[in-house]
Amino acid sequence: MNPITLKDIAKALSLSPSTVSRAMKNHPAISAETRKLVQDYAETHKYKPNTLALQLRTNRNTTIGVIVPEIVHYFFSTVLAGIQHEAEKEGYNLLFCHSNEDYAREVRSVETLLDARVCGILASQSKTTEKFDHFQEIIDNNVYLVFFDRICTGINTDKVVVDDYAGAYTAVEHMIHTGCQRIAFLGSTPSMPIANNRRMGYEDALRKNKLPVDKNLSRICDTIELAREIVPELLKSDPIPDAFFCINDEVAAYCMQIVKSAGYRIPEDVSVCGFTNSYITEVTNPTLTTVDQHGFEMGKVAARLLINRIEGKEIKSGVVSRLIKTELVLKGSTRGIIR
Amino acid sequence: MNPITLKDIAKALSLSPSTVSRAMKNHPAISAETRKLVQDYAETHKYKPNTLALQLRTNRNTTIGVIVPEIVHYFFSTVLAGIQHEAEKEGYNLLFCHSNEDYAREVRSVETLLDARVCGILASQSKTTEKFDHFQEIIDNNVYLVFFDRICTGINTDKVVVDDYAGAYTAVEHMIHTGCQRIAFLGSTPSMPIANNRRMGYEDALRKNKLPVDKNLSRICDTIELAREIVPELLKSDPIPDAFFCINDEVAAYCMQIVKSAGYRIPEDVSVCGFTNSYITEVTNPTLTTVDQHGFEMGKVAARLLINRIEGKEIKSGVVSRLIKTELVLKGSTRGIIR
DNA sequence: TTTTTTTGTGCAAACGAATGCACACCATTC
DNA sequence: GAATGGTGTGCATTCGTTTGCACAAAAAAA
Repeated sequence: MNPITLKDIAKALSLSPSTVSRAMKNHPAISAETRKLVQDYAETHKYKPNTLALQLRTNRNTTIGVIVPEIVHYFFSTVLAGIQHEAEKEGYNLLFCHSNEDYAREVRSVETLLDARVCGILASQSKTTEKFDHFQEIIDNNVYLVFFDRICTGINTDKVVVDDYAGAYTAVEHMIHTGCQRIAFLGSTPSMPIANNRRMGYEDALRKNKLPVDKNLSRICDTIELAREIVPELLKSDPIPDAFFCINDEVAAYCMQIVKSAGYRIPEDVSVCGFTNSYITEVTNPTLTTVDQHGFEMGKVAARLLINRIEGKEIKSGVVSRLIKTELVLKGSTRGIIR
Repeated sequence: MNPITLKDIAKALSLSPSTVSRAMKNHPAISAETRKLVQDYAETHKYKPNTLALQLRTNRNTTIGVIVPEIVHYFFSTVLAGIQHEAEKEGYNLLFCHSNEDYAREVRSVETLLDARVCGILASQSKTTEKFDHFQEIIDNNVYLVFFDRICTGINTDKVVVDDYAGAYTAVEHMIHTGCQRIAFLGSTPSMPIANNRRMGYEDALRKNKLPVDKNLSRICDTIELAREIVPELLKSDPIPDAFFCINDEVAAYCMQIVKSAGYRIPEDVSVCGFTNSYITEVTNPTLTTVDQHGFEMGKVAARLLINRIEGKEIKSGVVSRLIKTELVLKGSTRGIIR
């Protein structure tokens, strides 16, 4: 009924558990004869070492906790795939938690992971999180913590982020070079560093190219619902914006729909640029120019960094920050270069 | 340094570990005085029971394993969210594995989960799986197994599936009622029950409405790459298909792009219907009529069923099958009802 | 033959927590 | 003053595995 143990093997072969244990691990002190006997028996009876007992004894385990704020989400699911890829390669398991952008669930997720005695945690903060005690508790429990993408500014620990500033700067500059003059920014809450960095990239690109920074064109608009409200409003201004730089592909795609149904042509009248490079960008009409965030790469790098910490291979004692390069992917919603 | 244990508390208060253990659990044999002493000490020193030790002793744990074939995928990530929701509610943790549509990785995932001694497994099969020994091994190890969506026909165990047949039937009948006569089916490998059931729904809808079942119109076309090849080919037939019923929203969206660039109008000349109801359906032009699979609901039901098995609340001894209702969601890529 | 070395195996403790049983102490009762 | 009962605590074992140490038996050296 229950899985077979070392003791069971020992009893069956009239040996001691210690001998069996050593035989299984090819310990040199065990005779070849005994070794074969034990290993054959283990094989035929499908012996599986009990990981729990092992972990208890060695006080080390190979489970990494992951907290994502959102899972039905192209970027985060891509990051998760990258984490899984790297973790599996290195023999680590993944305990998965989903905060659903909810502070209370994020706190509970941390408790869950600490209770499960994970050896490290990869986390991306929820939008509603404003207190950080739960993250501090991870560190107080001597569990390694690496933030990815939505880092927590209140906690000083390793992190992996996308180069949001450069991504935004490059995208906005591209739109300027193709003749756009009034570029709107549909952003997100400034408390999130990713949103703030993109806004700064956007503004700096305008300034560098001697265009005015109009605060009216810079809005918090990170959901479809907000887009339905804000985009038509911006289209009422005179002159209308000739470009929209959006915080994600979904908002950009909705924005395109609204702009088109208001009678403007894309990209001739209005350019639109998204952020992420998700599936969506290929099925809009026209296809959507976007900034690729390389989520899979980010997941791999974050997992790599955490595992290096766990295994003592990352010797740098201070905080390590890794930057993932972005890439402007030109598609049909922005114009070609104008010379 | 290391987390505090019962023994540590016992030593600090000059008590025995057993007394501390009982005091923590409000055992009646412990005096109120001692109880308070112990609990206060535990509180201030942030004592956390070691789950591993507990699991080892009781031989029960609360971790459920999940195997998904694909994670950067609207439907599966939605199911995962549903599973997570239900599991968290019931105090279970999720060990996450990703087979990436690869048989070898699926086998390894099963090994990983069995090694981790999970109390149950929720799995959806990879496209490339043709042997089922690894799934049988789960059952042989007395671990509960529930399949969801991509069930494994070779293994007789609990399952939760979408009503693919009815979903397809309803969608195809809708297209017929709105005047379509030559409806193409862009399906998937017939070894997958979900694909086969949809094909049967498609064919039965045609027959019921006295339309011919033309094998040339029924193709395996479940990726964007295949769509690029097969859709133009179908558009060369004479007369061209006046509708496409597609295995998923991505293929449907690509199909629309190709049909439009061939000069046909949607839905006036050609109707298109997808399957899933993902974000994509809202950003295509026109929006995409689709069949909602209710992934979140499926995840909840699957987790619920597994947990009931684990906790002995599902008393039915045979195989339990749950069917998730589908729902036709009419958007812009199919015509209105013609009377 | 005796001593030393080698070789193979077993004992016991440890990881952290839970629990049946024994036992010490005090208070009550006859 | 002895028997009884109740109350609070500790001992020892259990889960499955690993590992330092002791020890027995056989082989080699003296």
